Amino acid sequence: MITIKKMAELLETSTTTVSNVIHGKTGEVSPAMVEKVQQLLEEYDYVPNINARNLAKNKSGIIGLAMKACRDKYENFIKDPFAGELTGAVESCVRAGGYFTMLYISDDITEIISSVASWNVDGLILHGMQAEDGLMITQKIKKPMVFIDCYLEETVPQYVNVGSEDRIGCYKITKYLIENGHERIAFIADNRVGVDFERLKGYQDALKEADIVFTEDHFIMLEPNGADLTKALDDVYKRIGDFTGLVCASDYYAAHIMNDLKDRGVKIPDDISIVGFDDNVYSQIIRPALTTVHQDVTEKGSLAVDKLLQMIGHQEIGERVIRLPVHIEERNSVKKIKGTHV
Amino acid sequence: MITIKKMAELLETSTTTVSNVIHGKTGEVSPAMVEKVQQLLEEYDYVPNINARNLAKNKSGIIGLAMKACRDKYENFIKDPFAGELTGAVESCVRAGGYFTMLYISDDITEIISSVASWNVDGLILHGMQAEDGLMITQKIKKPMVFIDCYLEETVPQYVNVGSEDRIGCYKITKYLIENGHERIAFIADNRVGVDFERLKGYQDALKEADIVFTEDHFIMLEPNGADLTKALDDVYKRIGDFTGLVCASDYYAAHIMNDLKDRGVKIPDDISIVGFDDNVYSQIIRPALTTVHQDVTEKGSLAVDKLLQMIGHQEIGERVIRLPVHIEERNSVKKIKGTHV
DNA sequence: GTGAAAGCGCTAACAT
DNA sequence: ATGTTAGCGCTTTCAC
Repeated sequence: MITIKKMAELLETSTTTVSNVIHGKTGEVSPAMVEKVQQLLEEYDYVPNINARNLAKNKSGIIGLAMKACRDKYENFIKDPFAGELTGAVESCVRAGGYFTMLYISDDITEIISSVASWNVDGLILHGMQAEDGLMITQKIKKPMVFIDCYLEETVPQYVNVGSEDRIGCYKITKYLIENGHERIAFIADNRVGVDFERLKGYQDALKEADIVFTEDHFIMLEPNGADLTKALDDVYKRIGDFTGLVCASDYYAAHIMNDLKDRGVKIPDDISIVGFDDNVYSQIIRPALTTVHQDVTEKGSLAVDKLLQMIGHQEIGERVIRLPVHIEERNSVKKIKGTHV
Repeated sequence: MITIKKMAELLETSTTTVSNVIHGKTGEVSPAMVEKVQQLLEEYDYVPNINARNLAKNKSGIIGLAMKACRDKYENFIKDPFAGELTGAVESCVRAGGYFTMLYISDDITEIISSVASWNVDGLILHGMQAEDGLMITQKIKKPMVFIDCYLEETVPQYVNVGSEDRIGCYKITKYLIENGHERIAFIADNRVGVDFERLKGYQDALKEADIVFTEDHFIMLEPNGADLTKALDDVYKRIGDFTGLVCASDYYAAHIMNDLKDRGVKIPDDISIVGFDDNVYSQIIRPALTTVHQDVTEKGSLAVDKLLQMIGHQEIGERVIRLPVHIEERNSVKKIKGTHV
């Protein structure tokens, strides 16, 4: 692995000169020298030592992709199609911007913080952060960072976030159910914070608009233990009582619930209608194909990185909190109940 | 961001002393000094500059995860559940080993090579490499590396690989079809190299064993353009003629084909039986649930990293080429044809 | 147009 | 037990 210094020696010139031609500042160097240096570069396959470069320039060239994830939830977090797609989109965009992606996946925010600090990352994409996490990391790390899918405007100073119209999306799809004649509609999620909480609110908005009163037993809280959904699914089956529609906070749950119900002999959408949120592989592959709220994850990742790169370059970033539009992807999991006004 | 030097000044001592207590070499330092240094460490939230450390030690602490992927294939490579799960497993194992994961996803091997060289990574996990890629990267990069799911024993010197029993798996599942009375069985894939080629061979092994002659029209080559499978699916439908069984090289294709056929009114498994390979979300979510060959992707990633870490530590690594065992996951996509000897 | 030299933050061999 | 010093490879200022 040849170094600038070595090449300078070989050519009996200075490191500055070699460095100059490496950086294309050929205006400062005589053509003859340029020629000689370039030959050496070729011959020895020169590759800069990024570590040394970064040390000298006090930057790192690294964009950290930090995801707080309890390994429990889906066994191996990134297995989740959302995380996978997001990771791919981020990496691709980061690379296009001339940076590199370092992955920090952990359920321990302090571990993420110290790793990120050590590497002196130039910027951060953050996912899965709760209020305390967001607060702590912005206090400790003074670097540009953009959150994805968070709702921390009231907690985090200088907050920049790229998310989706979660509330509106869930409002729309609930309204869609209502317009199709449904009145007894349950909402299913495994938590009541962040994105899922917004989706819950959207669902409630639609109910209220239709003068349907929401009571706590409309909300079915899933409590999966690890990757094992069996108990949770059992629970759903017991609780869906005489609902005619199910709004699931994610396609993941919608698909599993649908399969489970089908296995128990429930006809979908004849016996019960189901809708999801995300429009990922789950909703696409399941049958009947799931009517769901479409969000563009790749776009989300790209946009987040774009914004981050702008912040790093001290450019204007426009809107600090973005909610990407979503739309209903109408498929076959909703029954049109007779006698409606639609 | 405080540095060792600064702290040494503040304490009117040497960098060596500070460095020593940072590294827990308290035997070399007086208790009083240890105490004082540790207070400073706390007070100023000292975090080492990894760049500087790496430069001095001529290492990087980075494990590169390099995946050669044409963005075309699934639109955004890592969206593929295999890639996502592998990434998660690798990251987790790398972190546990005290290293960090840097992602290099590109369809251009030379880009991967120069990035990896620049960063002076301590080791590499490689996926999706063809013969020329493997040869080129081992020539240029003199670092420990382990391949995943490659078949390059004849090309790459010092080859270390973690894969699955692709051939045996496909042999087993084809045999399973045969034992269930199938004789006219097609094989479907989108290429004829590497993993899929081995799976094809396994399929052929089973045919031969049953004295069924394989001819070229048993092999249905899929040619998806981008994420759009429509044409390819059309093609499959036209070509499945009077086959009674379909061996797909992946669950991904099996699931899409199954849905497509169902949409066209074909009954599965009554009209035609389908099996896949991977046992991922596709086979689990589809109905009828897909009988497939199970492989453990998380195990694959972990094992690869373990081996890599051993190589970095100059330990004995045992087998250089590993084929993880696979087994048939029997579900409901295969019809037992009457009159068989099973 | 070219070169000398300081410095980025840390490590480690070598004094004292 | 503590301090000095010479790098690691590159950038950059400033002088020639």
